[in-house]
Amino acid sequence: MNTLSRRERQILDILYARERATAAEILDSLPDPPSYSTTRALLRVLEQKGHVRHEEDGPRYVFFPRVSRERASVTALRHVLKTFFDGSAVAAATALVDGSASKLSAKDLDRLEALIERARKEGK
Amino acid sequence: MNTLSRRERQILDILYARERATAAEILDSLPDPPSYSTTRALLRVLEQKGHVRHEEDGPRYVFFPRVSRERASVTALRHVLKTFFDGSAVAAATALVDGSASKLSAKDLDRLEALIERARKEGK
DNA sequence: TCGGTAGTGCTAGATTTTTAGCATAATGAT
DNA sequence: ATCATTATGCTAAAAATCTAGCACTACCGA
Repeated sequence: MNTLSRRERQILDILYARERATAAEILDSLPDPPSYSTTRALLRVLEQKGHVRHEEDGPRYVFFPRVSRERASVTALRHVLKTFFDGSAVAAATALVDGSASKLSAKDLDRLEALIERARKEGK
Repeated sequence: MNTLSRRERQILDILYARERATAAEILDSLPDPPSYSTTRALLRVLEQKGHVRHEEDGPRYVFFPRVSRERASVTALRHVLKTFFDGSAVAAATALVDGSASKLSAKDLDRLEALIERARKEGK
């Protein structure tokens, strides 16, 4: 169940990034886009495999992941930690704070610091 | 070039996690492992596509990614940011610090705080 | 009401991926 | 020196993925 193909992965990522989307919207976001018909076929497969569900919005379907963004993000972060940072969350956080993966504002740093303070209190 | 298949992705992730590995070692780490022969065929494809290189270590080959772990980790983090955190590094860092993706020690928190201090100085 | 537009489902073929088998070369221990 | 072991390279077939086409239905504007 957990073994997604290339296109399936792409589509699921789009769904997580947008929370929910129609087939047409997904097609717009797909790199190297196939036909509309193909997009829907892929969605059908994803649905059948249990990764995706849909609701009806008038005449069309709106698709969204079965697993919450929250839970999926934890899995994704764990995987990145394991693959690139020897499992170390601090190393990953370091890359986020001063690495080239992002750019943090002063306000961002404040918020992060407050967060650390809180974690420290909870920890002891 | 950037479009990895399922197995290719698995193998590359193993190589990033271990830095370098022989075909046999990779096979050991592969989920739902295929035959040794298959593993080597996949490595040949990866090499031919330019994702992987090898050096000779006596009689055998040692494989490693062409793109540095450092650079690949930035790409991976950016992708996670974009997919699950609306591009916000702070949101991702939050998940790392107090989320269930990891567990930070007091010492970890100290280090992270020092880092933030430094980023703040550099920022202004 | 009628025709065009925008949806869906199903199916089948092309392409890519994944797989194992077999031939061959080097190594190392007895 | 020989033989088992452990590599590699190549090839072809099975399996999975990816793709588009076609038939059909619902809705909307003229």
